[in-house]
Amino acid sequence: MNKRFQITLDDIAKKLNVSKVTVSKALRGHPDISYETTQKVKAVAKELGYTPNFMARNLSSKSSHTIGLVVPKIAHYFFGSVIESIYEVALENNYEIILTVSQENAEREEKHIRSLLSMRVDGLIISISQQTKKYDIFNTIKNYNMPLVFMDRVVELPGFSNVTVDDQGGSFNAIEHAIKMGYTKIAHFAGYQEINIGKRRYSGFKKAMKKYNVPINPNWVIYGGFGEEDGYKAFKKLYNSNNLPEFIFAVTFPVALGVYSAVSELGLKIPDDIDIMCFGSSDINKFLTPSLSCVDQPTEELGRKSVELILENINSPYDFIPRHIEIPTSLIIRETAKGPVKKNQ
Amino acid sequence: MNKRFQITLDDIAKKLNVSKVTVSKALRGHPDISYETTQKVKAVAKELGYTPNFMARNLSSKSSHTIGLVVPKIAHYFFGSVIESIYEVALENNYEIILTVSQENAEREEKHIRSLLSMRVDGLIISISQQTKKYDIFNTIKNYNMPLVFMDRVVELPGFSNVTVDDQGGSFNAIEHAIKMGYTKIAHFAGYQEINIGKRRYSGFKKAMKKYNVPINPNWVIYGGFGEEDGYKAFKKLYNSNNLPEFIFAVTFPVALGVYSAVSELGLKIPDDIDIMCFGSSDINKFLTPSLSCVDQPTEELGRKSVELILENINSPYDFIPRHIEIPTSLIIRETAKGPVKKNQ
DNA sequence: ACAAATAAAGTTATCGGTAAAGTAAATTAC
DNA sequence: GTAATTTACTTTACCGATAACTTTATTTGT
Repeated sequence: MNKRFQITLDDIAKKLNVSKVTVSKALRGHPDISYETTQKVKAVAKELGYTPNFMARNLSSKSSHTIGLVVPKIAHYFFGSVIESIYEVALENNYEIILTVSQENAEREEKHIRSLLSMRVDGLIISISQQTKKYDIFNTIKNYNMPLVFMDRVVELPGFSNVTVDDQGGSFNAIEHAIKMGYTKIAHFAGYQEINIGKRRYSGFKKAMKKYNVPINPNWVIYGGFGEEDGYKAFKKLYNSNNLPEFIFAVTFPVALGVYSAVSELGLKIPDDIDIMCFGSSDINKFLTPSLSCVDQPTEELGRKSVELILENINSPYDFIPRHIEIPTSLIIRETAKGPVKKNQ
Repeated sequence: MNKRFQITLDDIAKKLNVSKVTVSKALRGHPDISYETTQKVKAVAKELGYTPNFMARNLSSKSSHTIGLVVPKIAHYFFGSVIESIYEVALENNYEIILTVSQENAEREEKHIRSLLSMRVDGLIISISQQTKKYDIFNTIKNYNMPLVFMDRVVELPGFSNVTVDDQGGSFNAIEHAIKMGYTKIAHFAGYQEINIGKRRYSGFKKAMKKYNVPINPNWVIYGGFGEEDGYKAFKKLYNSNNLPEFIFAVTFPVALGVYSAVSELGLKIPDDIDIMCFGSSDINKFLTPSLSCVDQPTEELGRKSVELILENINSPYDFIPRHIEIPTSLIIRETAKGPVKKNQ
């Protein structure tokens, strides 16, 4: 059903009475071909509206100049912005991105990875789903000697490159800040501990609590996912326990949003009744009331470093040693996390 | 540099002492091949971890089972959600999406389209950039007989399929609502009139104003882009003119956000000092204070219809007649646009 | 019992490019 | 002045699959 009109090297070749290899070389600016012939070929190519066949080119040249990207979500504050940055940097380097979306589903993730392998991308950038627990596919990738960089949500096994933000340090700083502001009843909505970001942010939390001798109340540490609904549910749970903390540290921005939802639904007020801070942000933050203090994740930088690292790996496929890049975070204090509110002031 | 370990049909064939065509057929479940052979082939393929070469397959089968997508932005309320829906529906139909981002830049848009053509995608879904004014490339696509569907931001020339929301009707309803609520001093932040969404939303605005005999003040119709900064600038301009309307109808959700920014910066209050409503929404809306009334755009539906239409076109390449699908909108009234506030009440 | 049909493969050609090797004429080398 | 190089191409082979055609053995039809 698909025999569409297609202009090939041969069409150009016939028109000029040269061989198709001459045309191929001319179009690529190969020194074998004389200036005049090159000009003629290019003119005819333009005239006929020639577009090279990506499949054919990559099949024969064995490299697709393409990077496969697997992320859990697109319509998402954090990922949307990282993806945009990855596209930007790829374009700068004349690479194409093939983006796939796992929708936080491990099976779908594996399907997409196989699909990308079959496309023979030059490398893969992967941010794993919430539910990914089996790592076989990643070992397969390694056996293929296919360059792979994990981004943000990584598989913590030796032998893989990854680019993350300083999850532990960022968390630590946030909690340290909260403590210094005078909070002692501190909760943590911690996400999934199977995923590095959950684990490491929690560990930063613990470290700070320990350092400042603030006891951790296990009822105030609530596990779950990284999404809005998870924050919503967690706060409801906390509220129903009739023992509210003063301060919540949310593992992600969406989780904090869920808290905002629940809090307003329950007729409470931030920061008067409950204060909050989170890891990560979004440009919608400035529209929140009150605006949310957070650990800033440089998404642009995450995207850039991921692409740079994968390109490095692609360009030295045999002697590349897996590397770990950790991007520092910074605290941004806005209208929350400014210290306990003195009521009836 | 790239001779990576690759398992091909031949590897499987040699191991079983059959021809590679037998293997190819077996893997595709072709009736030519006996049940036992098929099982054996599949077992060996699995054992060796065979992944078909997408390039080779598509080069020889002449169809890539791939749809090219060109959008202006990713990290964007509206597009993020439409893209997600497109990925979803494509997956249901066993198609791959190749997503490219123009960043509202017409040149980049054309570059991406050429790139997708060279990949020989089976069809294209395009949402044009704010700046796209030359339509040559689209005619080229038409000449190639390449299926093309414009989505939301369309090229208004005959002969192209597109999927839009009912921009004019939605606008009309919004303004009608505002008028019925008692507003008479109504402004419109109208976006670019070169792009259909700007033009048609403006025309719905005009139609409603005319029908209800509300005069249009030309100083209150402000043109510009579709982004946050455009709304911000427009409101600043309005404010500086010392003649504020009561009500603003913003052409997009980001434009309305820009107004929120400017309003709060100027120490004013919505809806007391200025009321507002917009075309389009986002799930962050519920976090705005006050939450913003809007013309709802069913993004999921937009994505779904776009994919369905392009698949229809792909499946009947010669007798497909370009079609226009218009998706109805609905008003969602939240905390704005509830009528003029009586001050000192 | 023998031609026709069917089952289960195998062969060859092709998709549209690129890489590698080959060739004829012109130029340079010494 | 002849061998060695260079220039500007052409020819052949190949990338890894699928399509179309061919072959061989077996089954079916009458």
